[in-house]
Amino acid sequence: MKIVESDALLPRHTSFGWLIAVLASQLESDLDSRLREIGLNIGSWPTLFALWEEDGLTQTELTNRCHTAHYTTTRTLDALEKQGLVERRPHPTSRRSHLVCLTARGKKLETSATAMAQACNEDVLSALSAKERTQLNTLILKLLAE
Amino acid sequence: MKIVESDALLPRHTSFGWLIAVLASQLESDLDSRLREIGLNIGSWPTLFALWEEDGLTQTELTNRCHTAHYTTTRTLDALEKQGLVERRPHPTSRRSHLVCLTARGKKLETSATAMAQACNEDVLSALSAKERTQLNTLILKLLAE
DNA sequence: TTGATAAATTTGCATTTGCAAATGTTGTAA
DNA sequence: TTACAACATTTGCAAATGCAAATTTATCAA
Repeated sequence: MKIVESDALLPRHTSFGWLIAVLASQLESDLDSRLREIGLNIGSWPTLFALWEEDGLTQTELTNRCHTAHYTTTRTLDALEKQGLVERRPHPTSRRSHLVCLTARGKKLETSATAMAQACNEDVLSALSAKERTQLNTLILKLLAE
Repeated sequence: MKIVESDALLPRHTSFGWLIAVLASQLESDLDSRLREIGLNIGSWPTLFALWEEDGLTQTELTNRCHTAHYTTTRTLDALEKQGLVERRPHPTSRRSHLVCLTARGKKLETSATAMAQACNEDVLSALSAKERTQLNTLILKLLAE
């Protein structure tokens, strides 16, 4: 026996996955359009982000940290190299992997790019109080912890 | 003057946008692989979801509810029509729009498909208590309310 | 050693996506 | 009534993405 019969509009707006998908796509397109102002785009963002965090990673390491496919990493790096933002250097101990390193120009972008990302986050989070933000972050981290 | 100098690994894992992106892509690929078991995929999911919620929508209405591009709607419907799950019927008052309607087969899929989506949500939310889930939902809805 | 298996990266090809323009339809102001 | 702008949808073509196979190098067991 169904308890709630009415309100056919409810389901989608209470589906957690749907809400997250909408939120994510908003954040993504917002950041993308900002990044384009400085010649970047959302595709290269995770890679650069990871490298600013730790330079000289291997491609597989980048693949893991960016949660993308290996061939995506290859192509993203091709593009970033063409833009002169990173370069592939030989790995000191293994000839089958590369070390991906930021160039001076690549390093220089960190400040403006991360400022943009923070602005995006700020924008979407502005609806919440400081306390609520902490709460939200804790909950999300819990979800991802598994 | 910088206060926090150390801990270079922090930024990405505390970037709200990044966390949401990771979470969203997890949920998406999880649901996609489940849907494929019944001949669907993540691409047609929002459209079907919207139609199960309210049948006989116009394509523009679908576009808005699914947060996609108009040409994506066109193509998704092409695919769904080919699968015999929806059909485009003439609009009663305007010859330039269509009414998109579920076929019997399309309607029949609702039960199994939404069960799959719920299972995905359940899986990822299993880390949280009932109280925490409500909290999280409230916060996310607040973000999307703007 | 050598041959087989696995790892790191790249590439060819097919599918999907996105942009911009095209098509057909409606509203509206002169 | 007739131009002209706005709408709803589709389509051609270029760029991005995904899969499966290829390439090169490393490991390991016989």
